[in-house]
Amino acid sequence: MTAVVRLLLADDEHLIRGALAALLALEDDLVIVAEAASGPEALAMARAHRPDVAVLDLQMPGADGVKVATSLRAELPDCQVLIVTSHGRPGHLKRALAAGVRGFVPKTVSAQRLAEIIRTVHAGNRYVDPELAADAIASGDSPLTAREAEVLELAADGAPVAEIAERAALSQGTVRNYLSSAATKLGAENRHAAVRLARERGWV
Amino acid sequence: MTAVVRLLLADDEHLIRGALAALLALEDDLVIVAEAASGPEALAMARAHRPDVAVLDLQMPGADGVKVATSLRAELPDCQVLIVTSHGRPGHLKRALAAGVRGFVPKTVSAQRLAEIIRTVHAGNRYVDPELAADAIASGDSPLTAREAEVLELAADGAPVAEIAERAALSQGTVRNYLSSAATKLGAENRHAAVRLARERGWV
DNA sequence: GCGCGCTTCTGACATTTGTCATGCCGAGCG
DNA sequence: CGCTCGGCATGACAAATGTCAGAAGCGCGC
Repeated sequence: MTAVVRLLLADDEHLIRGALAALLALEDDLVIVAEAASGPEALAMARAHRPDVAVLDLQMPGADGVKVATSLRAELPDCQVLIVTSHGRPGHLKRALAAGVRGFVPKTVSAQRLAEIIRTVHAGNRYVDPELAADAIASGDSPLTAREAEVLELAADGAPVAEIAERAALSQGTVRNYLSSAATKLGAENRHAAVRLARERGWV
Repeated sequence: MTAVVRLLLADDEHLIRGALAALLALEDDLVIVAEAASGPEALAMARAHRPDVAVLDLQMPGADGVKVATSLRAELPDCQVLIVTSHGRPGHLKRALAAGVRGFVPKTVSAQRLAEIIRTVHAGNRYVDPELAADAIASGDSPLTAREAEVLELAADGAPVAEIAERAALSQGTVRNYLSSAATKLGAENRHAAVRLARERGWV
C-alpha cells in the first residue's frame, strides 16, 4: 500500500472541480486538501496546505497553469505539478515542461486514468499524454526569433502598425519587417493569419 | 415524489463527462441513459434512447450544442435541451434560446444546482443563468446587418479581401464596404479588431 | 579575428485596405 | 403616387500594409 497523496485541485469551473473532487475522493489513497478557482488562489492554497501534488487547469483567471507551476517550483520544490487542459497546444506543453511540470494531460482522459497518473507523478516520474507529445514533436520548435514573437503578440488584437511600433518602442518600418518575416516563416498570407497560426501551435 | 428524469449527457471531455455522470447519478431521481462525445454522436444517442432532458456542452466537435438542439427540437419535441458552457458569450445565449433551448448555464455552477436546474427544465420551465442573462441584455442585439455579419465571418481567419469576395460572390469593393461599416458600428480600428469584438459578444 | 545570424533602421515600391460619393432597389408612409 | 430611408452594390481615391534591398552595430562560436 502506497502512502496517501495530498492533492490541490485548481480549476475555475466549479462544476468540473467539484465533480472531479468527488471522483478522486473515491480513491482510497487520494485526498483533496485544497481547492482553488484562480491562479493566485491556487498559489495561496498551496502555501497554506503544502500538497504533494497540484492538479492545475491550464487556463485560469489571474495566472495560467504554467505561471502557477513556475512559482510553485520555486516555493515548494516538493510539490509535483500536474497540468490538465481542454485544448492541448504543442507550445504549451513545451513551456510547461520547461517550467518543471511533471505531468501534462488533456481532459479527455478518464478519471481512473487521471488517478493513476497522479500516483505516477507523485512517485517522481513524469507523464505526458502520448498524443500531445506526438503533436509537439510533429509541430517542432517555433521558427520565430524572440523579437518576431514579441511583435506578433502585440499584433494579436488587430492593432495597427503605428500602435505596435509605439508599444514595442520600434520604428514602424522595423515592425513591418518583423511582421513580414514572421508571416513568411509561418506560411501565412498576412500578419493576422500569422497570429492565428502561431496561436494554434502555441508559439505565442 | 417526481418521476425519474432520463438524461443524455454530451461533452467531448471524457474527464468532465464521467465526473458529471457520477455526480448526477447520486441524485435518486436522475438517471443517465446515454453519453456522447460529439455533436453527431449526441444526436444518434438521443434517437436511440429518447431521453427526457439532453445536457449538451456548447462546444463539441462535429456540431455545436445549438445545432444539435435545433435538430433535436425537430426530431424529438418532447426532449428538453439544457446547454452547459465554459465561455458564456451573450450571442450564444440568444441563438440557443432561438433554437428552442430551455436552459443555459455556465460550468461555474455546482452539481447540486445543476441537478435542480435539470428538474426545472424537465418540468417544462426555462432557466437561464442570471449573470449570462444580464450580459446578454447589456450587450444588446447585434447592430450588424445580415451581410455584414456574413462577410465578417468570412474574414475571421485573416483571409485577404479578394478571397472573401470570391467566397461571398461579391465585388472586392462591396466587401470592403461591409467590413468598414461593421468595424465602424463596433467601434473597432480595423476589421481584425472588429472580428475579435464580434467574437467576444457572440455576434458571429 | 572573421563570419554568421539577430536586431535595428531607412527608403522606395507594389499591394491591400479603408473611406467616401454615388446609384439602385424595395418597404413603409403621407 | 411620390417621397424617404435602409440595405445593397460599385468604383475612385487615400491611407495602411507588405515586400525588398541595403546598411550598421552587436554578440557568439570556430
